[in-house]
Amino acid sequence: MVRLQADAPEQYAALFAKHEHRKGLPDLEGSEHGVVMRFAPNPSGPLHIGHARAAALNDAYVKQYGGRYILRIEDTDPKRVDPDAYEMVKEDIAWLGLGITETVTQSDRLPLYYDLCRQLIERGGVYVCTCDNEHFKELKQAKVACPCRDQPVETGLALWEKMLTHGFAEGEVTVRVKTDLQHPDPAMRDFPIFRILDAPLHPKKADAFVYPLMNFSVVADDHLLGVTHVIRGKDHIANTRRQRYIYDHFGWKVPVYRHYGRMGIEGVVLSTSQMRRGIDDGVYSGWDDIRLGTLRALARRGISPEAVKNAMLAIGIGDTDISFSWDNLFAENKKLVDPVANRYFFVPDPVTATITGAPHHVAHAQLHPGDAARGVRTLTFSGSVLLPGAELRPDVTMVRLKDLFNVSLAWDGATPSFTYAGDWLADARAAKAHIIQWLPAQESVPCTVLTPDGEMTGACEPAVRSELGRVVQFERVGFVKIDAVSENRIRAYFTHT
RNA sequence: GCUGCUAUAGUGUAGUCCGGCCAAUCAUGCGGGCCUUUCACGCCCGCGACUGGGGUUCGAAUCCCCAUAGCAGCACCA
Repeated sequence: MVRLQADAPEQYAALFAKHEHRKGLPDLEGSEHGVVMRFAPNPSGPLHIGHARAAALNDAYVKQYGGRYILRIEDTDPKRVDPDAYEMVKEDIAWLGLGITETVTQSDRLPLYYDLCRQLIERGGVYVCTCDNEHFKELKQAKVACPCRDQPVETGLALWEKMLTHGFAEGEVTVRVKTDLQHPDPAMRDFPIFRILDAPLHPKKADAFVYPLMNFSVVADDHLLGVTHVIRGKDHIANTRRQRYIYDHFGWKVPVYRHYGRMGIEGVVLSTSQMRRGIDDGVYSGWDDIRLGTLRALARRGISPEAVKNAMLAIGIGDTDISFSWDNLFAENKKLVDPVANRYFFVPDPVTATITGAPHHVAHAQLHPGDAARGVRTLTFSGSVLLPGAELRPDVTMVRLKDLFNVSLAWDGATPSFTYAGDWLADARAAKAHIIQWLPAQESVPCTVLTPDGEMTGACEPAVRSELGRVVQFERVGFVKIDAVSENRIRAYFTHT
């Protein structure tokens, strides 16, 4: 091996390159001339952490290879459309910072789908099936063609025309793709691509009643929009197989597909219907309630969009089922937030302490320990302070108030008395005293820190009021997002430690 | 049940295609230490995995077979 290194350094290097940790996403075949990819949510509610994976992965590949990134709103099922969701999805995508280059909405494109369906009838690739649904299922299970399958093209076109002019009621007719009735997977056999829906009315297209099914509109749009690569969950593997039949009937080029595995997410509610019910019942405060897994809830908790994207990219496109790790997300977020978050004192469960023998003193505490240029907060000591109750236990005889001075504790039973014990940090170190946060008794604002499973009450520096909407670090507590500020109260959400 | 996919430390991930560098990568987590006027950040050390069983081979995380487990789909949803 040593000789190889000497005789053929390139070969030697190549051998070892293989074992370096590969960074970034795996290459996509056929990406030499750029890519066209899409993110295709269903507008049934706001985006959640599960959507973020597809959104971030596609986004990253478009950035890597160059090309177009299409946002396609898939609203072809009026039952699953929430009119408010169009706007929410738009907001969520803006928050995530995706490089979307164009947006299309499928309900605007129904005529396109109708036209392509007619072409497919003419090609003999599909047929208009008027069989009873249950009956068709039986035939399908038995691998037997239904009578409609052999209809002449003219009949198919006539029935299609009758569909479009509302000559059928809901449930009476469906357009089916000719696949392979002998296919071992019944899910592949002559699946439907159009149906009639009389109710509910589509919130954006009240006059529509012939709707394409997802397997058709997706193929039509992927082709029409020039989509080259599709990255989506493995729940679509069967759909990919089905969609191939449509591509074949048209003679179209099939995009490159990658299907990533299922991502289990614990600790938050993700089901749109469950979230909506909870909001309606008043269990949740809204779509951004921090117990939910929506992107807006993460934003409210102080998670940055970059952290979300980074966490998703680290997970990648593997087809293994995985469980999403909040720890990893928090770690990504901490990397981003630690350098920029200002530091403040928050005293949980405050106890008022009057310190005898202490001179008046003005403390200057750095806004950020790594960046002196940011300046300091000024805290004036004039006799009484608020201290964290948890630090005052009968075995504690000395504490150091951070950036101030040392205090010794004398215990009369369970009641402590506090005495000034000098300014020297070295004394506190020698006594192994905790260096704790404190607040001037006269200069503090009541503050509540909400966590997904409870709340901490206490007080914080008045200056925190100026940090509304930002993430700060409450020293010795953790990072929090300042959510609401009023004259006499501050509310914050706990982000992570 | 049928059809398919997958299986590396607590979690995520690299390596698997084209067997030897793998006594297995990186991150996170956890434990310990250093640094530090935060239980943060940074630095150092440590813990911890190739699902099981056969086979092929001089040699298997990597190839083959079987088993097991998990997941997906089997809608006039997306």
